[in-house]
This record gives sequence, structure tokens and C-alpha cells, in this order.
Amino acid sequence: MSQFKPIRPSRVSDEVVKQLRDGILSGRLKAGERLPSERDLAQDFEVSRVAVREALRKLENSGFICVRHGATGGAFVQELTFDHLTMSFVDLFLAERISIEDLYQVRLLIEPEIARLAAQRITPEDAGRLLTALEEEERQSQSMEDDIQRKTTVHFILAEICRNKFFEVLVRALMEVTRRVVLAGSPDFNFIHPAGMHRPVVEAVLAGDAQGAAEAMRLHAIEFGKTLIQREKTFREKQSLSSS
Amino acid sequence: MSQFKPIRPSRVSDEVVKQLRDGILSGRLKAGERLPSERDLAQDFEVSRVAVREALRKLENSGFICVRHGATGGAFVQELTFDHLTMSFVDLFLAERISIEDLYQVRLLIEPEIARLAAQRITPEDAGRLLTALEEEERQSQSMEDDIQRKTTVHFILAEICRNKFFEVLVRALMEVTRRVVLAGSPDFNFIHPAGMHRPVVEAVLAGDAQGAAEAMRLHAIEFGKTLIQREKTFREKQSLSSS
DNA sequence: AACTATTTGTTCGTATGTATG
DNA sequence: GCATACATACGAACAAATAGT
Repeated sequence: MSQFKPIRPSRVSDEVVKQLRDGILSGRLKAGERLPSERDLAQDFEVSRVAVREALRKLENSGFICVRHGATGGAFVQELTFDHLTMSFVDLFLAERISIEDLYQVRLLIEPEIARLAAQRITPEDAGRLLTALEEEERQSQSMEDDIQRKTTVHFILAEICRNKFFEVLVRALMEVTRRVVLAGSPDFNFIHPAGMHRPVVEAVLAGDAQGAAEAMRLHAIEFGKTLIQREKTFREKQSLSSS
Repeated sequence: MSQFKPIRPSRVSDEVVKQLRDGILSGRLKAGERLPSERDLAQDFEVSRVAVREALRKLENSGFICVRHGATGGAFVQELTFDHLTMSFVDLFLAERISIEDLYQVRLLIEPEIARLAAQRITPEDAGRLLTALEEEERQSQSMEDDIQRKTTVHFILAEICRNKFFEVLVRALMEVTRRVVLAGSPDFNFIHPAGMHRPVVEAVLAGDAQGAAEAMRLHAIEFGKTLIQREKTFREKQSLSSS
């Protein structure tokens, strides 16, 4: 094997991306801080403003910065959130690189584990939030959009309670795809996903019953998974319809 | 709650991104196809070339297109891969939004399940590939880089065998972070992760013993996880050192 | 309310580098 | 070598948004 690496003409904007990215990841540039103006950056890097702008677009796309318009505007370093990762997952699903069956299988594995961990790690403050969310979701809803929103909240909170950011990311991704698939179907969501469905899970978690929580969540996931897989066909049809 | 959404002045480049993205995701623009040249796109959208370029940078950043230089160059639609998602995970890890303990916990959950599924779904062709990879990894290695590469291969193949793209993505992300953490440590990797470690897992999978495969993988994950968590400290130190 | 300064957003023109035929 | 087609890059200018005076 050769010790040399292939030389590919690097782009100026990519070098700018690299330096700014490193600055942010290393902590030299902290969240909330403002980067120099585009003109100043162009001067510092000794490149054109266009190159700087292309770099900013990339960093923006990755969630490292956000750019505001106007006098006090500019590029601001952002705390890296899970949103962009979630959208990447959604993209893979939309591009049909990941099937609903795959998602369901993963969900069936991780959601009971999350419930188990939540039961073990729940604090009094968590209990309050969880209960509020449950009561909120059991009220009458205005629209299907609202309805789904509330019913995913319990899942989010459980993921937060188990204090594992990786699980949190996964639940976000799973829920966002689920949300889109469900929304494509007819507005009888409340019939498919009755209000009381999360109650056994939440009660077991509140009681600290890890085994019970996991089992209750497993049953819920199995039950709901069936309708989800059915709905996916409707979703794909609508998708291909809108593209023609 | 208001029914109105906040109005934010949209950027021209973002509108270009949106239209091209929709075209790709809907399948109107297929993988391998070439987009019109920057000048033509600028004419079609009735915007400047700079706006088009900024849009292309974003799409490039998301993995939807790749741009080649020269006479036959241009923007080519790409089959959406898992690479960008993997790198987003790595970013979250580097930004310390996800800890090594979180990763380890997820790994401990999914890897045995992958082994179990692989044992159930393995085909003769898979068996050949898996065995080759195992024999390859048990040879003497040139460098730690090579060593890690070969030892992750078995994990990749198992994820492929279980025919779940979501698991495949997760394994890629886990392995890439693991790779970086391990590389930061001293080059005694072969001592920490002896050559024979994957053999029990592979043999159980080849025998179609789902339960045995899961258990063997679980033991491997536990064993390896310990050293991984130890190494993470070294990694973070090196990271903060290089940033000063 | 009007003006000004600052900053991003957008466009144009032009020059250069790179790959193909 | 030369022509062609393309991305890459730069500079200058003006438009639009935002905040302070």
C-alpha cells in the first residue's frame, strides 16, 4: 500500500468550513457567540465573501450556526441539537432507504428498554412532568395534528427520564417518521390510538416497576405497530401522488 | 395557541434547495442523473449563480448530490447513503452531547439483537462473507488502523445479514465513534481486543443458534465496553489538548 | 417618525483552473 | 496544441433587514 494519499483540489469554502467547525467543536467558539461579519471573515481567511458564504451555508445546514439578518445580525454559534440528525433520518425514510418495518423493529427493541430504565431512574420532578403529559393527552383534542403531538410527548419524556441522549435521539427520529406516516392517513387516529393506551406504561414507571413498564410498553408498541405498517402504504401512495 | 406561523424572510438559495430536494426525494431526479449546469439552473430559477451555488453546497452537505469539476462535471444526484448520518452522530459525540456511556448502553442493547436476527436470517452467501471477514481479522495486522478496520467489519456484516437498514445505520455510527476513541489510545489494541473475540459470536450465527449468538455478543460487548469507557478519557484529553 | 450605520442577501461581470475531445 | 464546457473564485455594487439615534 502506498504511503501517499490522492491529491484532490480542495475547495476554499471547505477549508473555511473546516477551520470554523474545529473552532466550534473544540470549544474555542462557544454557543451564543457571534462570528465576525462575512467581510471580516473574508479578510481574515484572505478569501472572497462568496467563499465565506458558501461555508456558512454548510455550517448552517449542519446545525453549527444560525445566521440572522440586519444590523445586529451575523452568524451565531449554536448549541448542537438533535434536530438535524432527526431530519437526516426522515430523509432516509422518505428516500425509501429505511422501511417502516425496520423502524418498527427498532422501536420494539428500544422502547421497552427505555420504559425499564425510566422506571429505575425516575425522580419526583420527572413524575410530575410525566403525569401532566399523560393527563394532557387524555383530554379531547382539537385536531389530529395536536393529538399526535400530545401522544408523542409521553414518549419524549420517558426518553428524557432514562437519561440517555442516544435513546432520546432515536425516539425523536422514530416519532417524527411516525408522525408523518400517521398524518397521511384518515383522521380517525383517536380510534386507532385510544387515549388510555399509555396509562399502563406510565403507572408502572411511576411505581418504579421496571419489568412491568417494559412489558406494558412492549404490548403498546406491538399494538400500535400494526396500524403504523398499514398506514405506511397510504403514506407512500400520497407521496408518489404529490410528486407527479 | 395561534393558528398563524411566524413569517421569516426566506432566502432564495433555500427555495432552490427545497425544489431540488423535492425533485430528488420524489424520484423525478434519479440517482446518477446530472443536474443542469449552474448557469442553466440560474436561468431556470431566475436567480443568480451565487444563489444556485449556495444551494448546491447545502445539498452536497446533506449528501443528495456530489459536484464534479471539469468539462463533464456538474452536480450529480447521489444515492442517499448513511455516511452523513454517521458523521452527524460523530459530531454530537465530539460536541459532548452524547457520552460514551450512552453509546455503550445502546450498543449493549442492539448488538445482541443484531446477532440474534443474523442467526435467524443468514443465507449461505452471507455465511461465506462472514467467515472470510473473521479469518481476515484473525491474521496479523500491519497497523492499529488496519486492525480496527478489520474488527469492525464483522459487526458491519452482521448488521447487513439481519436485513434491517436502521440497525445498519446505528452500527455504523457506533463503530465510527468507537474507532475514533480507540485510535486515541495506545497501540496495544490487539491486547485489549484479542483476535479470537468474535469467533464465538460468528460460530453461533453460522450454526443458526439465535440465543447463543445473542449471548455471545452480549459478553463481547460487556467485555469490550469496559476498555472503551476507559479509553474515552484519553480521547477527551487529546481532544482538548489539540484545541489549545 | 426619520435618519444612519451595520450586516446579510442578491446580482453581475470577469478571470482562472480543470477535464474532455 | 487547441477549443469547449464546466466549476471555482474574486470584486464591486446595490437591495433589504435590523437596531440605535
